[in-house]
Amino acid sequence: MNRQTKTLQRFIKQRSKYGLKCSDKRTYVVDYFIRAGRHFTVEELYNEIKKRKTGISYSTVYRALKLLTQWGLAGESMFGDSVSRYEPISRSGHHDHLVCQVCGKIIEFENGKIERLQDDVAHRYGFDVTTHRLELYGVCRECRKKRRRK
Amino acid sequence: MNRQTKTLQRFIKQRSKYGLKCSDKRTYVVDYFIRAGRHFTVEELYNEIKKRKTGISYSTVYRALKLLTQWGLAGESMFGDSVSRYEPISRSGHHDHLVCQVCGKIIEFENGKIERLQDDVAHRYGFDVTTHRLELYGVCRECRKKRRRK
DNA sequence: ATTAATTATGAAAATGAATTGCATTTTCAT
DNA sequence: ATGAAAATGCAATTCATTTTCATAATTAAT
Repeated sequence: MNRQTKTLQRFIKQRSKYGLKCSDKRTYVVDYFIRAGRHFTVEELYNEIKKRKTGISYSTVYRALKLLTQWGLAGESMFGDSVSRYEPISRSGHHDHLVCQVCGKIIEFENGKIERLQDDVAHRYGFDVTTHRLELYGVCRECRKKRRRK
Repeated sequence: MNRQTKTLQRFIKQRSKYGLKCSDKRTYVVDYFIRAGRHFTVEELYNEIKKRKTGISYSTVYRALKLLTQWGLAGESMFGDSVSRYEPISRSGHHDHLVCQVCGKIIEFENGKIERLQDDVAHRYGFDVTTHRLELYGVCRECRKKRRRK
């Protein structure tokens, strides 16, 4: 069973736990989002779905993503442009982001060493860290190549 | 000469470089902001200034902070609540933030080791890093103490 | 299958912060 | 003092997010 399916199952569990009903539309949105397994703004997801299935409104997409976020099945981040981006969370662990400033590509990574150093720093200042956010902005390999050609 | 004064001087230099005029009001805002040496939302700074000096509008405060940001004399960050916060930048180096989720206190720190590890990770993915953002969210010592008392 | 109770939906309106337009005022080099 | 350029205040806009509300769909119970 792959990651996506697991997340879908968790969604169904949460759903019954919270006593929600799940319409075809919400199911479609959640399914599409989780299977895609990447980042979306509400608008991006809405537009992609609109191409394939009509009659799903912006509100429905918005609400689906919000619900998933509340239930810990989606992560919400803002990469400096005041637009929220959502991603399905299939693994238990936290991860950080590499963002290409040219093409907008987003890569996830995890690094235990960095996390340990973060805790060290925090404790030095008397903080207990509950969560963190780390984003590295730069230019990806492909965009560097394209640039050189110009 | 302390840090604040240096930043003020840089402000004056930039100002003449860009051929701007500086009204009493903008001077007051910039001066207040730089001397305070901490984070403000536009609204917070506006409200603080309003107490001391009447007749300075929100727009003026907003534009002053924007200008400083453009000139590299202020840093702009959003700590997860979709409100921009500005801070005077007096040192050359980049720094990261510790944010207390209880009282909102913001502490700055720098850590070369973490930055080096970040570069390592980025290169592993073929990225050239131009900048980054690291925020640690948690509870500060004071807030932990207060909690225990309850 | 019908019903009743609850939840989901779409479209429009409301919100909230950031930003801009414009008429007026202030600055500053001359 | 003067005039060109910049700054100001206020209102109006923008833009993503969030909520409202009347209607439709879903689910559990009969």
